[in-house]
Amino acid sequence: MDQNSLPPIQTTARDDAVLKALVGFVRAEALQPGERLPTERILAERLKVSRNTVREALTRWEGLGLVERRQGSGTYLKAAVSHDMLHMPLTLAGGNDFTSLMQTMEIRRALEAEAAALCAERASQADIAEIARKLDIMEQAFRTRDGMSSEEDWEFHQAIYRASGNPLFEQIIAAMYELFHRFWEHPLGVRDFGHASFPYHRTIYEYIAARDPQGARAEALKLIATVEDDLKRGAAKLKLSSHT
Amino acid sequence: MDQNSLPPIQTTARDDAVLKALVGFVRAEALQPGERLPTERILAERLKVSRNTVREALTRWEGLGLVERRQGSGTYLKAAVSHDMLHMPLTLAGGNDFTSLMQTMEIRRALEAEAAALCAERASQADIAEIARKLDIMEQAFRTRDGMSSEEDWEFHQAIYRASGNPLFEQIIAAMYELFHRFWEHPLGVRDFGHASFPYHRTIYEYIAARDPQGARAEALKLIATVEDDLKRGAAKLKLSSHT
DNA sequence: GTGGTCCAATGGTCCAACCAATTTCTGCAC
DNA sequence: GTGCAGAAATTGGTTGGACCATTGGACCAC
Repeated sequence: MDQNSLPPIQTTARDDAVLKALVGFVRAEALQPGERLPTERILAERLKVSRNTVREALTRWEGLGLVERRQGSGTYLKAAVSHDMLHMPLTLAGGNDFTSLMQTMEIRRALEAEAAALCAERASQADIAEIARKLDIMEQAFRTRDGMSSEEDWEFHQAIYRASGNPLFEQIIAAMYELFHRFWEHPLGVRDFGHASFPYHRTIYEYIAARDPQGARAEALKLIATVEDDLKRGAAKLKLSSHT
Repeated sequence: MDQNSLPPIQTTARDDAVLKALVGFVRAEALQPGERLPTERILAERLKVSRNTVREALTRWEGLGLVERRQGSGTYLKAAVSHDMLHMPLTLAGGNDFTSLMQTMEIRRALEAEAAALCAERASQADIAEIARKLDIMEQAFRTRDGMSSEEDWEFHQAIYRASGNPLFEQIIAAMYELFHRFWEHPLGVRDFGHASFPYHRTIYEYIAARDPQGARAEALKLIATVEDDLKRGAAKLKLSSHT
């Protein structure tokens, strides 16, 4: 039913038509985020267009954060898609200096607090169990690797965003997370980064499990505050060392 | 952090490299928005990459609204580019259904609360005076036009975002505001929309003037809550009327 | 099991054309 | 010279085919 709904549109806007057809396919197959969609070669054959056209279309979606491509593996859905989506690409100038990093942290503080509160209101028992699982993994990684647990830390937060029932939280924060990483790829010696925020992960979880939105919001604010403090200390140290 | 101690090796990042080179070109030539940049064929030749790769890179920029392509004419710069830009593509599922509207409102709730709190911390006396001025204008418009003060209302909020010292708040919320308007231009019979939120504008201002971040945050949350309630009532009414 | 090697699948890149829209130039009529 | 229609060049859009790099599973020796 999916491929047959491909009309003989032959004019321009080929790749746009490809995306429309893909939306139909995702809907028909009820694909969930994380699942793999057909290979580029299959799509090209089924839609009767060149593989390059398929690639251009997928490049658009990739740029919008809707899919993720993994060479040798496939193309995976990253978010829910529908026929009436609104794309709002925000491009903000300046990104590598400390000021803009702090500005993004303030945005994250706002979203993190609200996501935690919504999560406390709405999370299902399964959601809470999943968060608890991520928390355990993170705490174990923290102990065995002496504080190096950023990957597990991130997954814990993602679980909260997902349980908030609002996919926008994960989308927005994920975009900022990328910037965050870009900034921190330069070594700069804040080795104990994240140590201070560690205990708040469990307290946030406890407030969520206790269905206390206000408490969860307050704990999330405290957590981000510790991260911001770490960043400020790191920046100060960096400035100091660069003076020598 | 942990990943940074590992080799973030990346053998293939061609199109990304193309974009970097393009940023350098735009900088070197001091290209302004509206000007045309080199042909795809020329770029491919100069950068020693395939034209396909150039196209993928340009497709990315086009998706981000940085560039506009006109077949037969050329590719034109649409916005200023710099080497450190933060791309935050947001895609909001559906604009016409109630669910996605509520999701954007939750994002706004998060940002509004944080902006109010930051504003209470940082606003200068001039900022506060400006907010007070917008508040007066809004209240007067509200009284003389019997609640139709959405434009003045919006300007009041914008003044707060600006005084927060973080331009991201205004940019993000402004983008959402545009979507909001585009899809809700149909009045949908919530005529007294915004009535309930009216008194909170002054209380928010008072907390800001009193330098009370917590209070300002709480009042902002209340304000958005009333707006959400209005929306829910409106949606319920709409659903009811569509049943007849 | 463990650790390799091999191999098929898949995204990434390249090439050399051709198509379609646009712009520019040419040449003729006046 | 002017004006304008049509040809020609330019430029983004599409095609098909080829090869490379990475991934992940199958298979095998130990």
